[in-house]
Parts: sequence; structure tokens; C-alpha cells
Amino acid sequence: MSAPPLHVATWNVNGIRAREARVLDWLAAAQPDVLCLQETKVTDDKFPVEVFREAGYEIAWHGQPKYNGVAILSRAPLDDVEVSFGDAEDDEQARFIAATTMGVRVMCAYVPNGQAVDSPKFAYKLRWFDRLTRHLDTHVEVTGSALLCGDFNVAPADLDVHDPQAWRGHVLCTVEEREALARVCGDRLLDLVRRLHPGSPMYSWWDYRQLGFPKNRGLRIDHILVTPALGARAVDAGVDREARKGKQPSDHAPVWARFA
DNA sequence: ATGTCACATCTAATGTGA
Repeated sequence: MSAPPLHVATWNVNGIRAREARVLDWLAAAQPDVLCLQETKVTDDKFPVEVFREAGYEIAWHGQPKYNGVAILSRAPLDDVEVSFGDAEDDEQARFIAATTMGVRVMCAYVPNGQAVDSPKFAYKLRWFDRLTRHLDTHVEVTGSALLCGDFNVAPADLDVHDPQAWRGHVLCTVEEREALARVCGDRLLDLVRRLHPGSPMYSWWDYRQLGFPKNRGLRIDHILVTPALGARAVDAGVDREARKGKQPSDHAPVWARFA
């Protein structure tokens, strides 16, 4: 039994209610099978479920008041939905959701930003990475078909940063964060966009301030990490910069991948 | 010199997080 072709994307929308029309337009144009969302910023009772169902998608969602929030949309059924790591440190922050769809375990993460290296939020970010790694240790088989995507709030290397000199040592670019992300990957997950595009920056985020997007002052912090088995099926992957243009964009662009 | 945005709150200007 072979798995069907898969077109998957991940997008930090910075508020699903503010971005509802944009996401619907993008779904209609790009026609992905699966879309993972981060920063939905809405409680579960207020998530606009119906409009996405009418567009032909099943939805699993997990939110909280004001901040964070994640969701997975799929044209196929979503099975075995999980909304936490299920560990002893479980808290109220809605940053993880996973489901099985189209023969693939899809995990959607919104990694804490960390604010600044000397902030307690930075320690929380590193601890959260550690919990994610332990979760993957018990939930991901190297030989299986699994994918972890989302906003990791880490630019893995200098190539992923518009001005590495200016960003050196700052949150999103520290050695500690890069090492934590490397431990998440281990030998079970690979960074698909970088693997397929080894020489291009492929930024996925641009600051709203100081004309970040027009000046292309971006970072590559949104990633699609795949098991070797799924990676072997990869056809292409990229960033849809067009979706960052125009009126009232998110500060992130969708990152996508296609598998045969 | 935050050239910004979303969301919440004692619904208007401010705080928070990014």
C-alpha cells in the first residue's frame, strides 16, 4: 500500500480572525492538502471552523486566550489528535498539535519566541525545545513517515539571516537555540527546505517594522522537518513570498513542500 | 530614535507579546 502524493504547508498567521480571508484565498490558490497554522490567537470556542469546513478542510485546533494557538487543516480525515506533549511540565500554553492524515504523522509547533537571552522566557524556550525532543524520542520512528513543521523561532545558520553580524548572539540566532533545534532533528528529522535549496536564504519572516519586507531583511525561522523515509518522497519545497505582500499580511510567509 | 501589528480591556487609549 503506497501513500498518496502530499502537498503540505505551514504558516504563522498572527491571528486567524484577522487573517481569515487571506488564509481562505491562499487555500483556494495554492490548494494544499494539509495546512498547519501557528499563532491563531483565539480560544477554541471562537475558532472560525465553519468557513474552513466549507472550503473543504477538516480541522483540528488548540487555542487559549490572546496568545499562541495552533491548528491543522486537511482535506482528509485527521486521526489520533494530540494537543500536548503529555509530560509532567504540561502548561496552559497552546503551542503543539499533532494528527495523522494521508498516511503521515503531522506535528505542528509554535516554539516560544524567547524575547531576549537574559529573559526567563528564553529559559522557557530552551526547556520547551527539550520537552519537544523527549516527545519525539518516544513518538517518531526513523523509518516512519512523520513531519514536524511550524514556527521554530530559530534561524539555523548564518545563511538564514539577512544580517548575521547584527543578529549574532541575539535571540533566534544564538548557539544554544541552534543546538536545541539540532537535537530536535537528531538523525530522525531533516530540514527539507534547506536540503533542497542549499544555497538560497529562503526567508520566511520579515519584521513589520522599519520596512523589513520591502528591504528583504528577513529570517528563515519557519521549517518543515521530515523523517528520512518521507524526505525520500520529496519533490520540491519553498516559501510563498507573494503571501507576505499586500494589505494586512502576516509577518510570516507560508512554507510548503510536495511529496510524490 | 521601534517607519508595525493583533488582541485584550473598566470601549478608549494603553499594555503585552512578538
